[in-house]
Amino acid sequence: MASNSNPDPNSTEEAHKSLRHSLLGPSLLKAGQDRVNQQKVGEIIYNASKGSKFFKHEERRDEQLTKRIEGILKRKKELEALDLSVYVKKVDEQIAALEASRDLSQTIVHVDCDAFYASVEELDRPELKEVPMAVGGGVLTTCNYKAREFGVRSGMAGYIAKQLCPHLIFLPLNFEKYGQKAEEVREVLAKYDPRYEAGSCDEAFLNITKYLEEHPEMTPDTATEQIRAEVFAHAKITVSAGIAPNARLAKIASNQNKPNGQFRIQPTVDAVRTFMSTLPVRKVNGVGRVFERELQAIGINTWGDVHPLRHLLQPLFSEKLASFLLNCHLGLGRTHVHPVDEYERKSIGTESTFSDLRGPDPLRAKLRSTAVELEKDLANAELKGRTVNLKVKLHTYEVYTRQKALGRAICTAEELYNAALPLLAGLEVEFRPLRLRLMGLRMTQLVDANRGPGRLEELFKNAGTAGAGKRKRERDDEGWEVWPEEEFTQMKAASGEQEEDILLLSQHEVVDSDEEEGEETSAAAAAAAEVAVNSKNANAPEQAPEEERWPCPICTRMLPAEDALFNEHVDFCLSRETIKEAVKGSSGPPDPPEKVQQHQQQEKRPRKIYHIPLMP
DNA sequence: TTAGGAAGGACCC
DNA sequence: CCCCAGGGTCCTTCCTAA
Repeated sequence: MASNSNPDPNSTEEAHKSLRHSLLGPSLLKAGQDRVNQQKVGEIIYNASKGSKFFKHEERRDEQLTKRIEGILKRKKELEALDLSVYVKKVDEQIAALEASRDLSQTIVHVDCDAFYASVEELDRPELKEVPMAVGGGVLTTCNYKAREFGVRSGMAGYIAKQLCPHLIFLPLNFEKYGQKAEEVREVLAKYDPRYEAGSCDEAFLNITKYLEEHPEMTPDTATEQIRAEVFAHAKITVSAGIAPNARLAKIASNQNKPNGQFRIQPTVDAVRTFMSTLPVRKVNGVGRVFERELQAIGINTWGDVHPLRHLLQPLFSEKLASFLLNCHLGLGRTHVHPVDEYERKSIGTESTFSDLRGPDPLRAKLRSTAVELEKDLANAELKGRTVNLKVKLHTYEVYTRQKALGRAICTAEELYNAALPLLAGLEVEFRPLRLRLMGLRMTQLVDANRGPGRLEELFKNAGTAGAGKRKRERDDEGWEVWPEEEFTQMKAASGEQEEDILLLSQHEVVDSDEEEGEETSAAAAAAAEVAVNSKNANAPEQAPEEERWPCPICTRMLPAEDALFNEHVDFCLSRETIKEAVKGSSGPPDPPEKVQQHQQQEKRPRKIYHIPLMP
């Protein structure tokens, strides 16, 4: 929208530019790899992906984003016409407070393995070091530096990589191997900080403050060099590291000198803020493709650019986001690290991609196999879940999820399948011929499999208390001092640092894109009902002898006082809840009359415009 | 009003 | 074999039951 404001002569050109940029991926900024003829690479990638369904989908998303950005710009314009001095003042106070909370006393190190998977493979087959090589199939998980010279990068489609680098060698993933190697690396890290925080197997945070105290002869730099050297000696793996007064900065720093190097950000306000002032926004962890574009649109390219616009952050984005931006601008971040197993897992699931799948039977077969997979994972983790989540990706790459709270924790493939089937059935009706390229199942509301509420009484007892499942992983295998959870949170509270760390962005204020096509979701519930009935003998309890009886908490019907049967019925009722509107009476089998319109009537009502809260 | 369910996304590795 | 994964976390918005 710069020069010519014509309808759409060159607009496609414009659009493709940003798209091309996004296709090029984060590598050009995130990773330190430059010096590649990015023009050429971009061209190749663009041409290679052009016309594919994936590309089409990306285009649609890109258009949406563009629209959203227009909205943001409009609001910005409106805001600038107002007198926002109060805001400036308020934000400045906020900044002062943040600044006052700054803690530069800790020395945090972020250790990051270089092209981890590829490096591990090279250990087994040294000859691979000399040639471009990548790990992964359809999508590259990672690739060695030789391959990167061709513009190949992790996260790239395999066939595109092949075009960039015809001789590229592909290796299959071998997680066993990587896991072992990661363990070797960690053995070294633990010596410097027993409470190191392992990220995803190829990276970790260490707080070496204590270590430095105990080794006065060492500096942060020499200590880190020693860590890296020792890792290399022990695991034959080269790592990069970042040293900084907080985790966020350390993470950024470790990327600064990527292949086998390290970088330190001095623990002074000056050094930190100077560093941030020229740092591209995308370099920070929570800023991805989308947010980067939004920020750039309003004139924020580096973190230094935030300051002049600081008063617009709040009204333009959400509160959380505004706070996040300020924190980054100031170069603040968390100053503690702790073992990941003091962490509660929130969900567990599995998904898989396949070629165009359609038809009731194939889809059900896939659902079944997915359920079987998930059952294994659940068993492995000794977990049950109380909410099923079905995820589906159409052949057009559009993703939809349907979830259902069950009110009871389940874990067997059979249960999973039965719980998810109605969801699938609903989708089948929503999208006439349902054509999928991906299906996934995920459980949330996890509880410990060993003492999950299997009985109804507990169910209702727990219903109120959120997050009833309080199982903690007690892997004492490490043997390190295990801090009680409370103590930990107390400390956190006491230290007064706000934990807005891994803040993730999302569509802050969708300004509304009116491109929905009202689908006829009509028969969905009907089908779901049908399935629910057919799926099992869930409607049996009716004809039971009349001895002791319990009332169903859902439909109030009296039921035989027999655990299995009773639970089964309640399950049925719970699942029926969603479609209860389809059922006229509360008695009798659900014969689907006319269906719920719930989804239809929620139209597009006028969205509330931003509002500026009145300042006192 | 509020809490929690549901759906959609952004982002990370 | 698919010619752009899979495992997770967290944030937002909408909606409804209590």
